[in-house]
Amino acid sequence: MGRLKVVVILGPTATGKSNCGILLAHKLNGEIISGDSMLVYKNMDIATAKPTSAELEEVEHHLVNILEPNENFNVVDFKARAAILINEINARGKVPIIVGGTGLYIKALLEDYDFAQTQASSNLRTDLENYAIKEGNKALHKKLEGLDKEAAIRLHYNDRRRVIRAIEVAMEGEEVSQAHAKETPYDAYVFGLHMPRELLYPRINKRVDNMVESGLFEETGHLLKMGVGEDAQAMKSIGYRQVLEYFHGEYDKDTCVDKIKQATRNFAKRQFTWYKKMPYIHWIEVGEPPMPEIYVAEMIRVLEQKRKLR
RNA sequence: GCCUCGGUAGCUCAGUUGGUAGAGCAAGGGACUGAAAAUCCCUGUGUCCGCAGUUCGAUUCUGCGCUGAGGCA
Repeated sequence: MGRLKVVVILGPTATGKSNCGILLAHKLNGEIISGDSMLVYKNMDIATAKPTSAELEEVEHHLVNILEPNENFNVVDFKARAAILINEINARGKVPIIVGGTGLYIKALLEDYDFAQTQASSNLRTDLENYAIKEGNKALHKKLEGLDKEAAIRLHYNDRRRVIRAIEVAMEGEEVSQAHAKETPYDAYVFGLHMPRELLYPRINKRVDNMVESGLFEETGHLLKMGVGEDAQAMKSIGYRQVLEYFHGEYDKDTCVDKIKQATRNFAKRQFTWYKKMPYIHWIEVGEPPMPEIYVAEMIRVLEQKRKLR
């Protein structure tokens, strides 16, 4: 039995992944699985640069608009759902195309990360959070040291979030896993869209301006009116977070927009560091403006070549 | 025209009783196995505005010039 086929398009924000994905899906008779931690949320369209509803209908999209904004989503959910979808789409005789920029999600899927079984417990997490606020990060870290020495060595005491998860897992007698498959379980081909920073950063800035024009502030206000909590996971994402701070009067509108641009640039930088650890990426150089047709043509060429080699 | 106060890292500034300098922010690098657009860690050489003088030695003192802000005419 052959491995399941999957094509991946990843890359930092604002390089045009979505357009390439749709084009490639047409050429390959494919369906798109979003590999993006934020597109899963309904009504969060502008800040997440979600494809338009026309685009979403043009080609079958999965893992987009599947949750309410105040629901939670995580890597394990993603990995499980994506695995099922890959199966189903292959069974339909179509090609699953994963399109997204969330490094952890895609790496976890492709390299088959073996996550610990321990479920997230929000009660325990808030307890530990409060403990850290009261006693300090070092005290919390000490707690972990008593439970799982190795994890404590690996984690910096200020990385509260990871320390808490490690404690959570250790209390169930487990360890935070670092296991993954030596070889990807899929017949996968991974394309990366790369753009030099001199081009990417101005492009990001411009895109944020467009978001503001399209109603980023209004969208944020609307979400609040809908009853989405300010502490919702999704409200912590770039764009909403800064607009919320602006609503609170922490700075003026121009500063807010600058902060969104800056956060997005920093984000793109962090995305690159994920990709550096994925040596199997086939990089495609993107120019300004991006020309998806050309990139997709190259993808097709590469994929055909690969098929001949087999 | 005169007076005063400035001109130091991409920005805002500190500092050196004369021995070539350091914070915050920005920026860069990195980590990441159930929040990941999250979370966390590491990284500070720059004609100390220019020229000349004094000095063993000047970014620091003196003079001149350039330049910014304010004040007086």
